[in-house]
Amino acid sequence: MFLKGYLPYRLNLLAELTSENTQAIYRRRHGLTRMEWRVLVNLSEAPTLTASELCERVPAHKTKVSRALAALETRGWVTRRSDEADRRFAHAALTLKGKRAFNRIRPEMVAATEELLAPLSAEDRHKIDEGLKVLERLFGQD
Amino acid sequence: MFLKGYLPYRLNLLAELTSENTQAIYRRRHGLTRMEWRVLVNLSEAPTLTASELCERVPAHKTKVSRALAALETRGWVTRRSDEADRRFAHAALTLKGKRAFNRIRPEMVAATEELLAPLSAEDRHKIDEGLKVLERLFGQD
DNA sequence: GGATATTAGTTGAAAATGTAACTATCAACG
DNA sequence: CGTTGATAGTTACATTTTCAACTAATATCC
Repeated sequence: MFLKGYLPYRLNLLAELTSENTQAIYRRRHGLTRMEWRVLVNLSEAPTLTASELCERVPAHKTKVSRALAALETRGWVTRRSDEADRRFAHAALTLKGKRAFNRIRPEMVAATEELLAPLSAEDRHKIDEGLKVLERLFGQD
Repeated sequence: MFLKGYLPYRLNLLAELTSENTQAIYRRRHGLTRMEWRVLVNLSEAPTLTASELCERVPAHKTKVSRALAALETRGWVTRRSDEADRRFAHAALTLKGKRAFNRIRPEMVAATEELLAPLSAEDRHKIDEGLKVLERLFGQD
């Protein structure tokens, strides 16, 4: 079997399976796309971010970030202020409403993941972490 | 930082990063979608498969498999023959052209992945494998 | 200073995906 | 038989994603 040992396939499959549970939360329950959710998380971790910074951090193509920001702005969870010195930049930040929303959604996401991983021993979790860390180092994501 | 330690995010990000190289091969170079590529691989590993069997093996929803099969058939890489005994089933198989195509693409994919993983020691690779195996067991994918 | 090139971000059209409804075939039970 | 229900697969429509072109602002270099 070719695929079973093929790293990109294994990672993609596991990513999809893992996301099944959590997707239901941000999608169906809170009406967010994955990109909106990721942008929301990243904005929760910095006072303000430009679209370009978000592209790096999410990471994602600028069109996806642009549309996610527009959607979050429409929803009133994000505001954007164009930079005084260089008006090409727009600094996005969560509104109070956005912060509150994130604080509602985040624990649900954590709980769903915890439930998923519940059957695993500490040793198993450590193995997962070690494996992923190797890959993260490879991609300079650590 | 919430995301950095969050498993679904870590997996998705690594899957995306890993796929960047290989995607360029089946997409740009050979004009296949990811689903068409996956269906192609699975068909290369069995004489014939029905759409339902492919749904399980890929794994993917039946609409995606249906469309991937239709595209591969149009391209002349796949033929379908409806089952004599139960005409609801259609057995898909690679044509000679399809097999040749797969035999061209596969080594390119393997090479791209090898290149990606080249910097890693045997020990690192083992760690990755161990971690992924834990998750695969969790999802019953082993 | 003014033409040219870069950069940040948005928009529009085409491709891909997800969801649900649909067709066609077979099974089960009266 | 014939009605009802299940199953295999396709099609239709709405949403997302992708790719390329675009606008607006700044930087560069003569």
